[in-house]
Amino acid sequence: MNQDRTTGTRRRLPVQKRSLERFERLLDACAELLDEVGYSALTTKEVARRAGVPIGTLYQFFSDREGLVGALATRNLESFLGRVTERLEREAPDGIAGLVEVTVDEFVAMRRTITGFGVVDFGAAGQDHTLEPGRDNNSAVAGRLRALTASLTGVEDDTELELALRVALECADGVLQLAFRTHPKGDPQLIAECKRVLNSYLNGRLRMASPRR
Amino acid sequence: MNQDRTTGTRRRLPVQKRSLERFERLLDACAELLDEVGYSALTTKEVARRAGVPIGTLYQFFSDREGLVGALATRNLESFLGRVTERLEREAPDGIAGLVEVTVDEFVAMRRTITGFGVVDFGAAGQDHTLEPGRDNNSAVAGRLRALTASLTGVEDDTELELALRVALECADGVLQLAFRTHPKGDPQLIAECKRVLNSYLNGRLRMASPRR
DNA sequence: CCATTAACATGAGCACTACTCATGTTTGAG
DNA sequence: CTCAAACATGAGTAGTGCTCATGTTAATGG
Repeated sequence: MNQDRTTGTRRRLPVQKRSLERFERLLDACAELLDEVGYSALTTKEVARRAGVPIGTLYQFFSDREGLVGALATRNLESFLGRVTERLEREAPDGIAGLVEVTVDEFVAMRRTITGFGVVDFGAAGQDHTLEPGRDNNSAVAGRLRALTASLTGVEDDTELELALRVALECADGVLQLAFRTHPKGDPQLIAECKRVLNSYLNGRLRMASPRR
Repeated sequence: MNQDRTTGTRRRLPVQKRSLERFERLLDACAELLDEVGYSALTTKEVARRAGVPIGTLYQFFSDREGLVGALATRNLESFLGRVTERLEREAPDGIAGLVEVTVDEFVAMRRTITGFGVVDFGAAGQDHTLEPGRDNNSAVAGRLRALTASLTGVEDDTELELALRVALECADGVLQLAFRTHPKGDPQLIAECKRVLNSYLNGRLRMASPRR
């Protein structure tokens, strides 16, 4: 797996207002097109056309097609983390069950409403490592969820917690992907099953506030 | 997700000996190249060149690039099911734990030894539905594992069992993918975690026929 | 044995892609 | 106003997936 290191990155950050608008419009067009034709049939020309932006400008912001999709994944991820963080802080559910409930429901809600979310998730097919160099995307999410989880459930905030969260995220990702493959709105049975997996694993894995071991 | 129905399928099955050899050589070359350059950089021309087969012949067997990779996934899946079935029948481990142990270990073993297995798994990135029309690949695996599981664990062989297996497979797939992303030979900690997830979920989900609970 | 037909093999060529880069346009400091 | 640095543009380039007319081999029947 020897990927070219210069691939899949951003190129220049938009600084002026007009540029930033274009940047955002490109991501919107990309998301829309992903929903319509899927990842493999996505063409940069069509994305640029829909965004009303010449093709050369697209390549000023994004190094290549993967970079474009990766930037969309990053935007999705930031949005997801923002929403989850906000809900958790406001509702402050206690215990693992509450945390699982909120996180899964928020994911499902985004999957239903955010264009292109189903295709790119937090990292497009075949590519990882788009968010933070050296970590795959789900691990980056796990890192961000760690502190949040620790404060809410009372478990110790250590590397074991992060391991458990990374594992949990992979499971959730897989099962929810299946849920939406089975049913356009997300098969409710599978969504429930997803929560069950997470609860049984995390409850057995993490010891609550009580001292370690 | 409006995929062209004629996409990603086989075209003509090789019937003569020479053709079958070429078919197999194409899959081998495909697997090799996948390991070297990854899915997105895989070119049909190079696959054909390595297999010593003209490009036109490749397209006699496979409808397109996806069909080629899909056929490789199918071969991997058949091989996996064969190996798991054989081991389960010979060793006849009892209980869920034994089943999980064998299945995960066999997957890990293949991931370490079979060329290209890490990239295509049982279904390449972005594409599903390559094995049986209307079912995604992991569901097809679940169907094949169902009877096997029922006879070994004594749980009832019904749709609930299949649901649980589909969910379990998605989780295993995700966590093991992570394990091999983290470590080239498969992070042992994550492999252990994978078994833990499956055990805790399946034990809570399935009621044994001979309950020692 | 040959004649006829169907199945298979081949690779130059076509349509289309991702991406570049020379040229034109805007911006802003002095 | 001057002048150069930063940004915008889209025709062009190299290379892809895939086709299909033409040639070759095998199967069948008498």
